[in-house]
Amino acid sequence: MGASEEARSGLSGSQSVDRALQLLALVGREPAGGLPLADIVAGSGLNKPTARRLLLALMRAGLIEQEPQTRHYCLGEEAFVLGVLAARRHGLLELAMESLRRLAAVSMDTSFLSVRRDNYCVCLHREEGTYPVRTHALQTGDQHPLGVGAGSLALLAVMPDDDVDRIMAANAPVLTTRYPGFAPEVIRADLAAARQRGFALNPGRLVASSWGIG
Amino acid sequence: MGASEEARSGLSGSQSVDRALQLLALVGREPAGGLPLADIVAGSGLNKPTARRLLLALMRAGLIEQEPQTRHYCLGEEAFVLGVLAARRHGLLELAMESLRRLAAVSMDTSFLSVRRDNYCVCLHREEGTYPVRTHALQTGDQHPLGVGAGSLALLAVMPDDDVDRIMAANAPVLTTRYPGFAPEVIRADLAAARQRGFALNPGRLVASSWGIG
DNA sequence: GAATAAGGTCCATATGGTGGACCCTTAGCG
DNA sequence: CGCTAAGGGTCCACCATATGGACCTTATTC
Repeated sequence: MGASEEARSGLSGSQSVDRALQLLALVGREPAGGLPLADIVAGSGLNKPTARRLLLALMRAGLIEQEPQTRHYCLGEEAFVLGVLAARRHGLLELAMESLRRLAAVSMDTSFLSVRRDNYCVCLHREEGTYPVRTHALQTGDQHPLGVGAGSLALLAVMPDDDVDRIMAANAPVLTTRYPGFAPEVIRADLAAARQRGFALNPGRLVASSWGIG
Repeated sequence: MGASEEARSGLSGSQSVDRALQLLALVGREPAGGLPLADIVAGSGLNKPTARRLLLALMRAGLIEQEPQTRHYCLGEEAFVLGVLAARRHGLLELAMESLRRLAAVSMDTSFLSVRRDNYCVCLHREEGTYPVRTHALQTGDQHPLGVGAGSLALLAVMPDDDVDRIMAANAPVLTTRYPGFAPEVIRADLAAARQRGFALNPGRLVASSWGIG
């Protein structure tokens, strides 16, 4: 396999499924607009026919849909239903909801529930505060690399050092490309500060992180 | 392929992915307890090593998790997250929520939001009513074949006849096996009645079906 | 209307997936 | 306490399946 520059340590045993699910995650990351085929090809490292075939399989299952107009690929209805089904087990949303609401009420500011997902931090829910000014735009479903944003930083802060190193290394390219203000050193400094203080602070805005499990 | 008794019309082009997603759906159907490997093997028609390999792939992606104690397979955290992400597009829950709440308030009874999923009907949400007696136990995530239950019946009623025929045929085995009270003829009669009346009624309980999209 | 680019498809090849047979671990029983 | 049974997990030779280069088709640009 000439095109694969990744030196996989242990072979998976079912490459195509892994790839398909990788595509699913890729599409999931993207905001609601959906992703054109070319971007998917670029983002996944696969080539066109392969990506397309896998996408077709995902579409057959309803996990992904293709916008007829733009031909963009986006998450399908089945993904939503599956999430609801999974929510029974992983009902952390319901669990965390209450403390989140309290938090929003006390602080009068908007509070967020975020979880780690791979090397990223996903906002699962936002509870609006009563304070009249609500500018910062972390919407439900938005994702940033771990360490970018206070909640995200807090998640990073409670992780073992080697994990932190691994994640930082993995995110380095993305950070330099899309988050010019968040050089690795900056995040490391923030991280140290957060650990010392016991909570994460982001100059410009404060976000309380509620880590449901912990 | 000797074991496959299903005469697939058009070949998919990516069998293994299809199978994996079939497994995902299978596990998703099941209530929170999870499914042992044997049941998955039986329910999918695959054989053990194949099923296991696909499950491993799904677990690698976090869509499925394996209960360490019981070794049962169940939906993973990633499935939940994916659902939240998909909710942005398919925010029918939010849309329908309001009318659902109104409905619950007016009727004082519990209202349900259900959607069709393949040949089944999934309850996505239940809005509790104020009426003191709340016995019937349709929980969020519960599934019944289309036609079983009022909401489910309503969904069936608005579908074209040939679709109805196809679904009834597909569900026939399950109906006879697990829903002795719901013979195909019974459902057909209920269906006719529902269409004539314009709404679906289930002797014993009344459930309003809110079909977000329609 | 030609040129460009993006989406989509075909098909020979060999890689990755398949499933029969086997082993290991845990639960039930004489 | 050792034996049997049942279920979960793994191995490996075979070949069916996924792969990706090349090609075609449809929208968009100038």
